[in-house]
Amino acid sequence: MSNKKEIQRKRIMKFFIDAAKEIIKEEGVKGLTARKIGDRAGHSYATIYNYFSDIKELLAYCVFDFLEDCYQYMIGFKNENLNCIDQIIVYTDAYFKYFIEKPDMFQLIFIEDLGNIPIELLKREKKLSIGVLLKECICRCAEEGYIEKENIDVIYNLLGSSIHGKLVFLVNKRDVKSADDMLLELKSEIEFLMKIKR
Amino acid sequence: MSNKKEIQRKRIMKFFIDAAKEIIKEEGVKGLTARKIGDRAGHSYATIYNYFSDIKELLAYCVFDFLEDCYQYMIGFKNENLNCIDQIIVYTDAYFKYFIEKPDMFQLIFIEDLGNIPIELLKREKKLSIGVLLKECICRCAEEGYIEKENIDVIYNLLGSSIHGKLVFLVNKRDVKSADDMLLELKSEIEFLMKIKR
DNA sequence: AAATAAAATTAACATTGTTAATTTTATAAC
DNA sequence: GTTATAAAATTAACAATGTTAATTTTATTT
Repeated sequence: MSNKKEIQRKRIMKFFIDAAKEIIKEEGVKGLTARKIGDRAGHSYATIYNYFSDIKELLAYCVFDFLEDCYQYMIGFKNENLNCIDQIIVYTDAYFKYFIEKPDMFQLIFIEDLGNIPIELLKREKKLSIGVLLKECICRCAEEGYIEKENIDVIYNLLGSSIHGKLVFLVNKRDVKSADDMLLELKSEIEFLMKIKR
Repeated sequence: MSNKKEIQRKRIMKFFIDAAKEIIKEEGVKGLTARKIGDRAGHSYATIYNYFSDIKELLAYCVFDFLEDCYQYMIGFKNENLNCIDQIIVYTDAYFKYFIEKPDMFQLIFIEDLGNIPIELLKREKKLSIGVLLKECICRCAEEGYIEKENIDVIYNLLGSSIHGKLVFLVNKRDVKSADDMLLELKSEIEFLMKIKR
């Protein structure tokens, strides 16, 4: 049965993916090698190439799993009692610190070369992604009169790009600013965008 | 004389740096290898290690040269006749397109691992850097009453981070948006920040 | 039970950055 | 100017990498 085969295939793929994820968690992306993955998965390293076109493709699967992890972590910071602006600050703070503590994860999720990621995966990922949480908040800010409805998108884009832009500079050591400095900047950017101090 | 020696030393370093820069321009960062650098510089590849601790250090020198190139390019877009907001848009557009056309350059300048870059270099670079051009404009916008003086910094930070954040997603193919889409976003972000449409 | 297809493994290859050993070149002493 | 010494450059070598080819093992079908 083609179905049975497919289940087996998926299972073995998962062995490799999980092995790779463990190694990445322990040694970072740069510590990952085909041979280590094979060892940890209990197979030969050459077997990997029966399931993935190359290591980049395997890495892409890891990335989507890790993004899912990050999303789950972020959901833990949802707090209905919070004012919408404070909720944005809490999310931003959590997200920023998440990657400051796991710079390798940032490297992997946003920077590492993954070859050609299938566009469907990207679109799927976008729906159940961290961006959604942020957008919810911003929409609430519009409903509660902090910002204009027509500006929801532009503010969302600004904030999202700004967070990742800062993380790039921090993670890749292209700026003298500290993580704390950047977090303060980010907070004042949010307050500025939400008109609080104007 | 130690001086004479130092001149010779600097000269040979430059041979290697220039060779590396040529290779990067032709084949991208990933095409760069110690052996190719040696060949092109007319020396053995092992000689590199008499002048640089490793390839990363050589790469760091290339990065600062390339940043200088980029700065010179940007200066070409300075136009005193332009309204300050339009000048910001022109700069942003030019900068964005520069890296869209040279994604490898973006990779190298902002992302590639350069080991421990001496902090003095970073600080020096910051002064004669692209950021200065942008900041000038934003200050002019404050003088001409488009924005509040007290918001200069926050707007500067937002814009700078946003540009680089978008470039990361584009260059590393983490978004389905096209470069043109992002440029439009960027333009409306600038107009938003400068209150034009409010 | 034998023949065939599929999957997994071992062995091999070409490249890589980096270091050790060796040779060449420059400098200093006489 | 010749010889001893220091410096610099080169060749040779190493260990590690991703990937592929050849071979062996396992599963499937006849």
